[in-house]
Amino acid sequence: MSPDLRGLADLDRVIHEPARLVIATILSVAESADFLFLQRETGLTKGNLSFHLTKLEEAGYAAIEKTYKGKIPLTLARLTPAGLKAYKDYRASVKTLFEK
Amino acid sequence: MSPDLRGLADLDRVIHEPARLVIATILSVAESADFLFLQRETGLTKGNLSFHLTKLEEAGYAAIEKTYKGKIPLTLARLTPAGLKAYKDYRASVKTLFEK
DNA sequence: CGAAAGTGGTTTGTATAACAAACCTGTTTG
DNA sequence: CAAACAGGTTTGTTATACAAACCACTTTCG
Repeated sequence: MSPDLRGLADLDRVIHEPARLVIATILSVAESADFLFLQRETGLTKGNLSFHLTKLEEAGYAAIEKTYKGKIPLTLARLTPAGLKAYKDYRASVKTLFEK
Repeated sequence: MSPDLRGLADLDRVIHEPARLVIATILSVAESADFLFLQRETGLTKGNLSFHLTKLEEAGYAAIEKTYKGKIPLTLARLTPAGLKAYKDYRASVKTLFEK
């Protein structure tokens, strides 16, 4: 029937998690986004957003830059090339699965 | 920017799990499939396949019919109307998310 | 000036989850 | 009779998300 649905089930769990999927989707479009913007867009609590950004960073998928806007902390997140690739691969996998 | 990514992150976790997503995809096409066929297609162990089918059944998304082919047990699974709807809704949600 | 609220987190506790592996019953086949 | 197959259930481990509490610093408001 199908080449291998087995392989397709093998989705990247880092991206697969809905919270991170939304974050990755935003970052794939937005280039760079600050912490509060992400929090408002995703509806996540600070703790969870922080947690998921750390996960993305640990996976090498996101770069977190902590700067200051004047004296207020400003945290910027963006996808790394690896992160963008992982995101695109994920989308391609899902697309393939849905073509069945 | 977007209407509400918050809502989109709200994917149906029952369907979202990759193992069940693959099962649901197969069932959405195949009408009905027996246990061993599903096991071979998904690459899951018996225990896990059983577990996920039970989850789908508990959610009201799958109907499990235990019959006999002669004297050999034959377990058939198919999606319920609610299951097909949930699957289609899931696909629509993902599609919407990916259109950003 | 003092309190509140905003920024950007870390830590902790809890509940859920998947998954592998072991175990089980019954049946057919060699 | 032994082995293998069909179709599971149960158990134990590990990872996970998520909420909520806590913390430090800064700006703003009354």
